[in-house]
Parts: sequence; structure tokens; C-alpha cells
Amino acid sequence: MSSRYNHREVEPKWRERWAAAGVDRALSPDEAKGKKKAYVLEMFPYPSGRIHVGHSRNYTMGDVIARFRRSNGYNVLHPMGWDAFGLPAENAAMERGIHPKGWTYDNIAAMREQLKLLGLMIDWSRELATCDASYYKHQQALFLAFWKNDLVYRKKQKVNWDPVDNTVLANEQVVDGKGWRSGAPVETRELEQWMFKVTAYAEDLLAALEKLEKWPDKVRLMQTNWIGKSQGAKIWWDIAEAPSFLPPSPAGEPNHARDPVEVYTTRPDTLFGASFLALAPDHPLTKAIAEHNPEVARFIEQCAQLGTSEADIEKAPKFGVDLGVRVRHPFDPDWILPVWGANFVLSTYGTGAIFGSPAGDQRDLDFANKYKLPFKPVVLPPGENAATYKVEKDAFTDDGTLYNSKFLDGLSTRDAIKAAVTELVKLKAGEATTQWRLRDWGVSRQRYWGCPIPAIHCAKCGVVPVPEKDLPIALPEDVTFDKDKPGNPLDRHPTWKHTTCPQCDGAATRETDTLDTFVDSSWYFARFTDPNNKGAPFDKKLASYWLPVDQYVGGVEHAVLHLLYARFFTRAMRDCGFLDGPADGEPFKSLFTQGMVVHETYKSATGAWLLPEETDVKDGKRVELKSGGAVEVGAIEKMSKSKKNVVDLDAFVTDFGADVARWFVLSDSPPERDVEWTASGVKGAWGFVQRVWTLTEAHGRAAPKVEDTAPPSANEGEAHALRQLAHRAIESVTEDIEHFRFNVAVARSYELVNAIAKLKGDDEGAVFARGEALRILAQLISPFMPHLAEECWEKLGGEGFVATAPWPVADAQLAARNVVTLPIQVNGKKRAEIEAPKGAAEADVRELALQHAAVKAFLEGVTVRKVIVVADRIVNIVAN
RNA sequence: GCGAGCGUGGCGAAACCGGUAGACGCAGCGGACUUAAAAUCCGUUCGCCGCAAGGCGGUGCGGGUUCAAGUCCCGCCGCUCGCACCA
Repeated sequence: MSSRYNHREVEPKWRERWAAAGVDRALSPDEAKGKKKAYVLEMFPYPSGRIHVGHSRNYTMGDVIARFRRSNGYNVLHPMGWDAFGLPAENAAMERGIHPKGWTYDNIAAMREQLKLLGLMIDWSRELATCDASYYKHQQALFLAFWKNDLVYRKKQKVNWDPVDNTVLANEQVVDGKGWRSGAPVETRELEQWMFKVTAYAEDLLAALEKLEKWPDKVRLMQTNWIGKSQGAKIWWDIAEAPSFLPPSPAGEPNHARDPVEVYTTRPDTLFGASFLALAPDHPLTKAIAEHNPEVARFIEQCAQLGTSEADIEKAPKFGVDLGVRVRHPFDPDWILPVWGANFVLSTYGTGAIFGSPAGDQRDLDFANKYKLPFKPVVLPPGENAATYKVEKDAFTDDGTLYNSKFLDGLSTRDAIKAAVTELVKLKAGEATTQWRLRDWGVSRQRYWGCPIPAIHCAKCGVVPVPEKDLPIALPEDVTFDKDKPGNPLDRHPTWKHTTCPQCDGAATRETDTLDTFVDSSWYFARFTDPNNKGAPFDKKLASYWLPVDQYVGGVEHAVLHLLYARFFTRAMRDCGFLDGPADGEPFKSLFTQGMVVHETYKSATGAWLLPEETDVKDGKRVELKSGGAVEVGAIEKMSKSKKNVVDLDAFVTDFGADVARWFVLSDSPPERDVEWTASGVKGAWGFVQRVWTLTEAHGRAAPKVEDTAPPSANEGEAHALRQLAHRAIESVTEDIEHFRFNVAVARSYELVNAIAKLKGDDEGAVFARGEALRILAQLISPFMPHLAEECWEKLGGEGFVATAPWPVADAQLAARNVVTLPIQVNGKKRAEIEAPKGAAEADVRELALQHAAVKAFLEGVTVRKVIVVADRIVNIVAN
């Protein structure tokens, strides 16, 4: 009689045995002589509290790859750590009076235990947390090195300011232009901020994308667009008229009343369609006028309330104000245009000033229509007539032929751009220029729970770096988070910031800004190569051995910022002498962006979110367990704590086991797409686990070894068919894992199990074929369900761990398909099937197809015009 | 608003480089076993017409290219992600 598979005993047993045998450990380069290395990494988690099954997908995918590589003889590095600085810890501190440090470390302890339950093959000896001084000490050293190498500077930047809470707001803390806690309208303030010179590498960050062949095209495209290299022109517009209040200044000094306004455009060809100039609200000229013109001042104020989020600014209705300045058209001194301030002009791109050419740009058109500014079209779309073509509500932004444009008339868009630039250069009114959308990275945060910036402000010496011997600059722990004492706790700490200047020994203050948490995650993958190094961020040799990360797995939401910053950091670390490799500066050789786990959301009668386990289905309706009241079933959304649509990992593993969770999140949906967590899916995975175990146990004897010769009866009839299928499964699953088609690998495993169950009989051949297939099955599922696979492996008399056994190799002869089924189409519609030997000659196949009775019926009365034979695939007969 | 992606049965999906649409799983239906249920096993399941053989239609919508389109091109619709201080 077969016993039920008991995951509660089996799973912890194997985890203990793996740990005792050190299966999870990465070998040192010396120990691993002769082995290839594989560095597999999942984006490390923020320790937000507890792990739910949604998180597990990302780590399971990485684990499948890590285990697969281990089985294929690689020296595998698969580490885990914590992205432990950040806002939620401070929010928890404010809301619940807990210290961010205690909250964070408690969460880490809980989540570590949960992750261990999953049976991930992780080298826990390399665990790190970015909030440890032992980690951020080295980050401060990197900051100082970047500073020394001219990759760090200070600059004024706009921030969202909450005037009630007296604090800087993150974009996500601005809701409808108001602070999320105070509800006060947001103001924009300028603060002196620390910047990383990412743009120093703009050209290389762009060019190198082409070589990242194992990154998804969509991510490369998003990065390309983000970097946004564009060719265009700067144009200088002479001022014809300016308000008299703009103060005059001596020659040679900047003067808003006299200096031309510089504009950047990618479309100088549309200059004759210019209707106005528009400046950003924080353009120097706009600001200078606002000092004397209340209407312009109000305009700036209104813009400030939009916050700093580009999405919010661009979604807002367009508005502007006439600045009272008039400029001359570069191609016609008598043509005078108005200068406006406009909310849709971004100060962070180009020169913060544009010329509006309404017929050729939708935003310019909307603006011109709103303020009744006259304009005319200058680009004629292909196929349109100049006499009748009109632009009213829809701008034409594509290429066409120039008209209404004097010397540019008749030229194509492309030629006209060149001609216009040539003319601008001749008139000394402009020049060709390359523009980037990419900006330098502002890393200052006015927050407590982050890495302190190692700088000192001295009244005499200015801003001075902290000497390296004084690192780490550690966060003080005695801080308060009272709601009524707002601002940065570091800044208001009574003693922490007071120090002496390392240069003049005079009284000085520490920098109280901390680093953006994106900095923490920009180099952690390098630290993992040598996580316990006390004297340096990491050893050069170890980093060169392990880097780049061979397989990086994470959410597509990081497609731009995190990945770009990490690419910048690797280059910067290399150029500052920390890294020898990878020479191309690319940290991640292969990238996979996985989909999320989504789940239905539930709301009680009172409108409160409910956990799935707080509800049940009764008579086809979902009800609240506690009250019996009706539950409103909401949208299927990404599992998140706030909507409570989460399934906690501990409880699930207790009920069903880690293997069921792992199998489920990889089944059904392709890894890059979202997967919905459902009870029926769990049931399916559970049933599969039981079935594999039942079949293995029922077999009741050791499986043949790889080197054993099959008895002749195993190569006949059904036994032979099972052997073929098993060896084809090896080929397929191996390919599927290589290409991240985990859901297909799962389907192949089902097919194999179905075939094993189907083969009856206890003769020598059947026993051999079944034993062999079960052994192969245990190996093929071992990266997905490692605990079950070990138990089966042991039952089948396998030596050692299945986790360290060499990956099975398909017998090419058994896996080969000698006969193929070819569909025969007549005029593209399938009419028959024929069987033909693989690689059969085209003429033979053609003949077979034409002679087929069913085909002949369709060819009666028509002439065969053409017969297309695609070898081993299809035959299509064209006839009429 | 801008940039990117996705859309296939009742449901999750598969389909390699343009070559049999629906593998595999879930759910359903029919049956076997059983006092009964659960579990298990066997069969069946895209729609329409047909006793059947078979035929016709079908991959969000509308066009196009091709001997052949889920796959390529153009235009829509819907959803998801990112937009620089969430991580």
C-alpha cells in the first residue's frame, strides 16, 4: 500500500541535509579549478515585513537556473541580501513609534526564515543588508572615490516641499498636488543637492546596449529612449523688446534684457511656422520677470503646485502667461514673436526654452489654440494639396515637404533640417548640437534611514570630504520621529552633525543628507562576490572572477532606473580602480524580467480589505468567515500588503509544502507574464506532487543506472515508446530551462508522468523503461521541486543528492524522430496528412501528397499551379 | 501627456525562423470502481452545420502583404509597466 507523501517531514529533512553537506556554498576560484562559474542573482528584496507567495516567484525562477547550472557542473554563486534602507521604515517609525532599525532587522529575521522554507539553494554565508555599517562603510568609500574622480558635484535641484510638515516629499507622497499626510498644497523648493555625473557615460551607456544580446529588447529600447540622444539645433533669438523693469547691466555681464534666448529644437525645418517662444516656469528669464510682474509670479506658483513629477506636469492642462518679452525671428529681423511662460516646458530638458511651431507639434498646437496665437502650417503631408491643407486640432508631426518657408520650400523634412542649420550657422544665430534626455543623478535625500553622505561643511574650507580613515560615518541611533517635530531627524539631532573640519580643524558640520537607496542597490551584486571584506568594497580578483552576473532576474518595473544606475556604477567603479572586470562595464550579462503574481481582491460589507483566508465560498458566493456577510470581489491585482490580497508563505508551506508553491508559480503562465494565484491551480500542483510520489513508490525498486544497458524487451512496443518520450523530455526540458520557458517544462513533465502511469506490466522491459523514466523525471523536476525530487531519487536508489547529480543527457537515437507527419494543404487549407521519413526527398513528398485520395478530390477540375514543400513541415498545393 | 509591452477555448496557456491553432493543466460532461462519498482510472470538450464521412468559421477590432499570418506591416480598442525622491 502506498503512503501519502508527507511534505512536513520530507522538506525540512532535505534542507538540513543540503545545509550539512554545504550544497548551497559557492566555491572559491581555487576550489573550483576546471569548473565554469555561474553567478545567478534575483533582485534583492526590500524587507517590508513578511513574504507572501507573490514574492516567491522571482526567487524560485532564479533558483531553478542556479540548480540547473549546478547540475550542469558549474560553480554557482546564488546569494541573497536585503535592500534595507528606505522610506517605509521611517513611515513605520512615525506611525507606530518603532525605531527604523529595529523594524528593519525584525523584518529581515522573519523574511530570512520564510525564504529558507522555500528550499532555495542560496549561499547564506554571503548574506548582506545595505543598512549595516559594514556595508555602507564601503559605499561611503566609493562615494569619496567618485568625488575624487570628478563624478560627484553639487547643484541646485527642485524638490517637492510640504509647507506644513516642513519636509521634502517623494513623488509618491504627493497626491493631487497635496502632501499625503498634511494635505497642504505642495510647493517647489530648490535645494543644493549631491549629484552623480551619469551623463559622463551617456555615449557608452547607449552604445553598449547593442551588445547586451541577452537582455529583453523591450528593456534595451526603454533604456535607449531614456538616454534619449537626439540631434538638433540650438537657436539664439535676439530680444527686440523687454519690460523696462529688467535691470540693465554693464557689457560683458549676463543680462536678461539683452542676451538672446537660447532654444533647443530637433525640428529647425519648421522655423517658418514659429508662432511663439515658450519658457519653463523656472527659466532664469521667467524668474527675473516674476520679481516685478505679479501675474508671472502667480504663474510660477501655480506650476510649483504641480510638483516635480514629469508625468503630473505633462498630464496637467496646458497653461501659460505672456512674459511681455518680444524676440526677432532669426531668418527675418522684422518678424517679432511673443515670449510666453508655459507649464509644459521642462526646465530639465534642453535649454528649458522652446519655439512653438503649432502645426508640427501637438502641445504647441493646443497651446496656440488656447491663447489664440496665430500660426501657419509649413510641412505638407505626403499626398496633401498646399491650397487646401489645413491644421486645426491635429498637428502633423511626421516627415513631409516644406512650404510657406521661403528658402526651404520644396525640401523634404530631412533636407530642410540641414539647410536650416546651415543658414543659422551662417547668420551666427544657431548651431547643430547633440542633446541628451539623460540627466545626472541627484542622490541627496533629506531622510534619516539611509547611508550618510561622507562630507563636512566648513565655513572656511567649504565642502570637504571625510577622510577615509574616519569611515564609516555611522547613523546615530538616538533619534526621534515625532510627527510634531518634522524634518530630517539627522539634521535636528543635538550633537551628531557637529564635528571639526579635517582640513583646518575649525568647527564644522556634517552633511545631513543621506544617499538615495538606488545607490545601495547599484553595487550590491559586486559586494556579494566578497561580502565579508573589511578593508575594501570587494577584492578585485574575486570580483573579476564572478562578474558579470550571468543571470539577473527581476521585475520589469526596474527596466530603466535601477538597471541604468547599476550600469553607471560598474563603469565608475572600474574607472576609479575598484574593478578590473567586466571590462565593458556591464554588470548583468543576461537579464530576465518576470511577471508578477496577482490575486483577486476582497472587500467586506464595511469596505475594509479582507485577506483571502478571511473569506470562503458558500453556495457559489464569497462570504466573510467572521460575519457571514457578503464579500465584494474586486479586481485581480498584484499581491500587495495594502490590498490584503496576499497568501502568506508560512501557512501555505505548512499546508501544501514549498514544492507546491514553487511548482505552482512556474506552471501555467509564461514567466514573463503575470500569473494568477488560484485555489484550483494549487490543487493541480498538489495533485502532481502526489502523483509523482505514488508512481515512484509503486515502482518499488532501484532505477537502472545511466550506464546500464537496456534489455532488448525495453526497446520494443510500449516500453520503447516510454523510453523515447523520456529522452525527448530531457531534450525539451533542458532547452526550456535554458530559455526561461518554465511553464513549457512543466507541461513536458506532465506528459512524462502521464506516459509513465500508462505503461502497465512488470516484465523486464517495462521495469527498465519505467525505472529509467522515473529517474529522469526526478532529475528533470529537481530544479523546480527539489525536496520531492530528492525523496524520489533516494527511493530509486540514486547516489548522493539529485541536486548534485549530473544533469541527464538524452540518448540521441531514442530522442530522434524518424517519421514526421506532414499536413497537406490545398490553397492554404489543410486537407490531409501523410507520414514520411524525416528528411525525405522533396520530389517523393510531392508525389505522395498529390497521390493522396483526399487531396485528389480537391484537385479535380482545377490546375495545379505550384507545389510548395517545406522539408519535414508542410506541403501546400496551389491550384485553381 | 510621453515611452515600452501585452491581448489565443469556460479559465491559465502551447504553437521554434511565416508552415496542422488550441500541446499541457484547471474546470465541465459521460463512464468504471464503490453501499455511498472522496480518491483513482478511462473517454470527451473552440463554435456552427451534419446520422456520419466531412464541411464552414475562428487567435481584441478593421485593413494589408504572402502559396501560407496568432506570428510581418498600417490604423483603432482595451489592459499593464516606467516617467528621474516608492522599492
